[in-house]
Amino acid sequence: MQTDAPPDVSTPTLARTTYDRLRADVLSGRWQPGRKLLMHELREHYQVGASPLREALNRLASEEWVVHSDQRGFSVAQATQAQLDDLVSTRIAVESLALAQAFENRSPAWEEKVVLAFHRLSRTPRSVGDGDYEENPEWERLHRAFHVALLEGCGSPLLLGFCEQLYDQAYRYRQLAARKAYKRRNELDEHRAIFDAVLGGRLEEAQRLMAAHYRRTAGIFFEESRGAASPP
Amino acid sequence: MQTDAPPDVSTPTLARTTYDRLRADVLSGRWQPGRKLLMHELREHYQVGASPLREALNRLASEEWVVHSDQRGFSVAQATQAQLDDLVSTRIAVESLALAQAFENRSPAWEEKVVLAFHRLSRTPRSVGDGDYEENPEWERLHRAFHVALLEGCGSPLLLGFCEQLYDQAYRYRQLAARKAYKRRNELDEHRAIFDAVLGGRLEEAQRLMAAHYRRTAGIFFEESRGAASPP
DNA sequence: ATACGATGTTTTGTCGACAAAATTATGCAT
DNA sequence: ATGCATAATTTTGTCGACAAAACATCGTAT
Repeated sequence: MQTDAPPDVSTPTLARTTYDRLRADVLSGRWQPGRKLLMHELREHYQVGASPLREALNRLASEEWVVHSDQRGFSVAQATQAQLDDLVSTRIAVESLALAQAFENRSPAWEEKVVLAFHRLSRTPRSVGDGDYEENPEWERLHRAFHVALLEGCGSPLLLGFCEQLYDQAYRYRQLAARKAYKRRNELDEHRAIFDAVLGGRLEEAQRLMAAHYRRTAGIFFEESRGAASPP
Repeated sequence: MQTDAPPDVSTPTLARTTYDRLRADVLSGRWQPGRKLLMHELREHYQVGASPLREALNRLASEEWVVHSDQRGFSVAQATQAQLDDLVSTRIAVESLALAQAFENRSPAWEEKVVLAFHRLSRTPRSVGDGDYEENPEWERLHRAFHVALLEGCGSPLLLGFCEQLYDQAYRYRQLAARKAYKRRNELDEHRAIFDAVLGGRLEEAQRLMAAHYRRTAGIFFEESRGAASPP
């Protein structure tokens, strides 16, 4: 692992910040699936020229967050039930694989990362307010970090990259459903159960719990998405 | 499956064609790993303005064919032995998974696609010339199609997408090694063996053969890459 | 000689303007 | 009214120019 030279963190390029903001807005559902993304609209909203926007959109397009049609511009990728079904089962299959490899490569360093990630997650509230659900960015960060920590033990950057792609896609569906899902489940207990199984070295149980964890999220989206599909 | 309306195939946008060409040149090793990509150099080479180039490069960057550093431009992604090792083992794991799912979903339609893809591949010469090796684009196309046909039976667009990413990365390493690899192996026999195992319904044998197929390619690259790593 | 800082050159990132394509609106014939 | 060709408008894609940052060069002081 080689540490990068500090490349002037003070001046992130406009294209990069626009990419980050646009990506966050697509993942959080601020730009709805299927919605057309007009250039002048985006330029106005993000207060930025056409060139950085185009670069950002092209990156998002190749990551399939937005879809691009020649001479016809960009629009937000659709979110269909079929895609979600595929996402859930692929995620279960691929992450089970990664977890199995992590078990094979089991090391104290990995276990300690997992312990730490779980500890931090468990001390952070799911929602920021007391009343209705309001996303807590810190929780989101730590939640992602926990799942990544579990899987990074697999030792394969490529496989881990796939898992992260899958996580981010799932995150989007979670955001699109959101709201109603809050308070219906006790996510901390689910995470603790997975955590215990992993630390206890019980692979199959951990895989089973993870699968259930993912399927539950999908079920919630399913309830919400009655007629939410956008027409062509 | 819905057929797209014909969206003016006559006028592919400049950004797209530049993307295609640049991608092909990176995958084929025409732009060497680690090489810095100067804008004016590329502009001159591809006879195109800065904007389409930038869009193409951004797409390639998010697909990790090139790497981008803010204010410091683009360069071709490195190709290291460690990455290749990861690639091979991940590919074996993920494609074994996909193949297993394809066996579960086994259908006559899938089998027919596989038969057809193998037939076409078997009738096409590996090299175009008679003497030294010279890439045959048709063979490359059909070779990719054969591998995709095997795996698309898994029924998961996401998983198949991962497999294609892995295939394309492997293709790049193959191109970087190339030349010497020709005539040393009889690839048609390897493909036929896999084909027979798949059609015969012998999953584990098919997986084993695929794994060997991939490992052999990696071994060849290894031989070639003595001291080929580019310094920072 | 070597390290450091100032100066000049190259390279990148961004903007605004223009041309080509697509989309919408309009008018005309049936 | 309805369908179709045509015109007006919007929207996208591309280019050239400019400013800022990184990089190379040279001179100076220790």
